[in-house]
Amino acid sequence: MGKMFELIHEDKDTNARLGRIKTLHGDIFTPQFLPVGTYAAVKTLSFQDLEDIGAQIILINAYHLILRPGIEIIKSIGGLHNFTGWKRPILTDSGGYQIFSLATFCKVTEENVIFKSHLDGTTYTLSPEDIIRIQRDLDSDIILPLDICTAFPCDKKKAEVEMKITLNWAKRSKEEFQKSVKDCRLIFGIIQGSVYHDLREECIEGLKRIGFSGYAFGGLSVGEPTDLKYGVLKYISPLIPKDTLRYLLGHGTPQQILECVELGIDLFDCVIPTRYGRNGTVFSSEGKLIIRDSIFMKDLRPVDENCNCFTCRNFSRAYLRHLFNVREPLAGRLLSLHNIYFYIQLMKDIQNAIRDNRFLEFKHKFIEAYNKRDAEVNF
RNA sequence: GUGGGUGUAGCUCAAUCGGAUAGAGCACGAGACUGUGGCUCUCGGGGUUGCGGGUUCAAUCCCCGUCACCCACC
Repeated sequence: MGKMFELIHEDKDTNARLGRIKTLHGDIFTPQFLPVGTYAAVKTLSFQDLEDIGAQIILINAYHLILRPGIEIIKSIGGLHNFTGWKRPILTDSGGYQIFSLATFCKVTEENVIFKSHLDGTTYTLSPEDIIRIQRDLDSDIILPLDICTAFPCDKKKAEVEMKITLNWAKRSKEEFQKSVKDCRLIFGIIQGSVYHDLREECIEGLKRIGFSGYAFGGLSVGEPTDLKYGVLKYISPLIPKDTLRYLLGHGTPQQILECVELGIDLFDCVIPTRYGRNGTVFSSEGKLIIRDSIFMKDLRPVDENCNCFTCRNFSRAYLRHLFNVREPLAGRLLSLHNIYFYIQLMKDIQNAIRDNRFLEFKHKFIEAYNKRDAEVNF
């Protein structure tokens, strides 16, 4: 098996880089954004929509599929690609985050994690090895090991204990991966350690000794102040080998993505475009719009004059506002469609800018235009 | 025409024996949402208590008149 991540180009002014991931289900150009499809579905969108938009990979959540319909069913069908019809790569989240945030009961030992379903209270006992096999059975292209998502705030002692369990689980996950998962799949390590730089560094060193195709930054945006978050990111990003992937879990806004690409981060997933879409907030090149706001009542312009998505080509702000306010399901769909398109287009633009060594210029222009509306409103 | 009933926020309704700045839900307005409950939360603007008198220290509440609507009976 050849190398699955290829670094194509590094920006001359920043740490931003252009790369390509090769998988059984096609290539992924980075920096890239993963729409989130919790229940093997990106809410309100079809896979045809996602292909048309140009999404290259989606995230699907193991935790939710363990609960419903159950892994055995998907395994017997032949995995998620067979089950869903989505032909492109899939990254599965291990469920670590959900077990600790959604489960009504959760007990962690060195050996495994015991939790109760947030849906019906059923008790599950899963080891890190189980979680790897589950993702293999799901036919995942990129696998994440079980980890402990450390809450904020967290004292250093506890953060260290949780980081060390995560590290131990990573080692066992890699061993299970080598034993039972076919080639041509990737597994990432997950970095914990809260806001403590030395713990983060210790975690990374441990993960590097185990060896992964990529390193995911976990336990961020869990309530910590933004300066602490960027402090961690700036500190740890250079510690990740250049020939491996850097993945920021659960981020972010368009501005955050630009800031993080500049630090050398390659992959992002986030519920923001779809959740905001369903809740009536849309992104545009001139900033965020809350579509239900009364100023759009008679506004016949599209959400974004510069956008070529299906929604912007066919619908006005006035009509979208109406659909949202009367709770037509179509509203959530059209707004989600636009938001995902906006994010995917942003990633394409970022890739092109890096290729041409003009990432900084692109970033500054984008941010300036993006903040324009806020500046006008505040004035 | 007679008798009875009801009038409080845009809507549906609260408000103890007559007691302090007349409340709530929905609607409306403005925000929030970061490895997803199409969930939810936060904040805000809103009132001459139909109108006019009276009693009282004090009236959404009691009394009189009047208007509107509803019901029943001629």
